[in-house]
Amino acid sequence: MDARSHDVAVDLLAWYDTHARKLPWRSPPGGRAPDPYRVWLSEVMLQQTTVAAVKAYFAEFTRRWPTVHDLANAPEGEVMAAWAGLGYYARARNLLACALQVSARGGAFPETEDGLRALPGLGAYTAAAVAAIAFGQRAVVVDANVERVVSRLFAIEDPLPGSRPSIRRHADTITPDERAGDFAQAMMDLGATICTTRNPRCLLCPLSTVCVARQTGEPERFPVKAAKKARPQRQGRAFWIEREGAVWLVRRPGKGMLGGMRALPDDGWSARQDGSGKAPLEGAWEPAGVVSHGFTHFGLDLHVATYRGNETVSPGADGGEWWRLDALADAGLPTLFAKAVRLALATTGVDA
DNA sequence: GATCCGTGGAA
DNA sequence: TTTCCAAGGAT
Repeated sequence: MDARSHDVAVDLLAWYDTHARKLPWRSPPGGRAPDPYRVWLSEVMLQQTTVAAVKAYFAEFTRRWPTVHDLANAPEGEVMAAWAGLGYYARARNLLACALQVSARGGAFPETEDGLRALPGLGAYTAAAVAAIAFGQRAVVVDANVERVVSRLFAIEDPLPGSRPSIRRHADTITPDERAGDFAQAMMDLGATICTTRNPRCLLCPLSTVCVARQTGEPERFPVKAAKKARPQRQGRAFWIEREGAVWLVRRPGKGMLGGMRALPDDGWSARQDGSGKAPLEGAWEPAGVVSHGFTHFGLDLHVATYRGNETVSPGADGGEWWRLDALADAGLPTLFAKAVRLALATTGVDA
């Protein structure tokens, strides 16, 4: 008996009935149908992001914007600032674009996978997840948890990402017609708590008797993954220009790295190349130190330079603004620049 | 299909 | 310390 001939869904759903995680965006067992707005918001926040990191953001977003109409009517700058620190900022831009589309059609999300897939920020995973969880549609929901669980259940030897089509076909064979949303969440709970990347807890797994990878004796070997490329290390500069209790902040271009977010001026560093080292104005710059930050595909050493003077300066770049130091917490800076700010503030420019 | 896009926690 | 990676999407 293995996963190819056993009704996996029955065992998994029975396990889920007693072991489901209690999460803020889930309706209580036997409770009302879930609110599609909250399901959608949580799924977008959870893209490549841990449950622990999402909780506070979900609470704040639903407090400030309880319905999709409230979110659609929010100023873009406020939404971007509220997203600051969560990462992958294109999600915030798409979130607002999606809210505007849904609000314009009366506030009701499409109920089909295809209809959801057409909305900004909803790819194959999120469209399937919302269709299943919010609307009870049968959909094959495949995220990183499901990839891991399925590749182990069937001991799929082909490496990711090439094995995705095969994993999806196998996932389809075990997806039930009923309780599609519970099944999807059960697979993800299993992956998050039992069938973990390292040290899977097979002794507690409801599917251990049918899992082919467990029978091989080395379940942790799955999913097989292709080798990764090395991350380059880049050098860049950020510039702290302070005057009369305020600092000069800019707004980054809408697309690309940290797109649309407030930031300190910099020297043009990117994933592709080091910065030019050129400052936005001539003057007596003082080094404040270096911030090391790891992005997905490159590392950055950000050298922070400070300029503090009372004479009039013209940082030049339009789109900037003087931002009160006592209100910096409200600027909505992404983590890289929040680190740089801490460094600059620590070197208060007190003359020796 | 490959690349780009954040962050923080775990081991 | 460094490496890996988590409820992926857009191009």
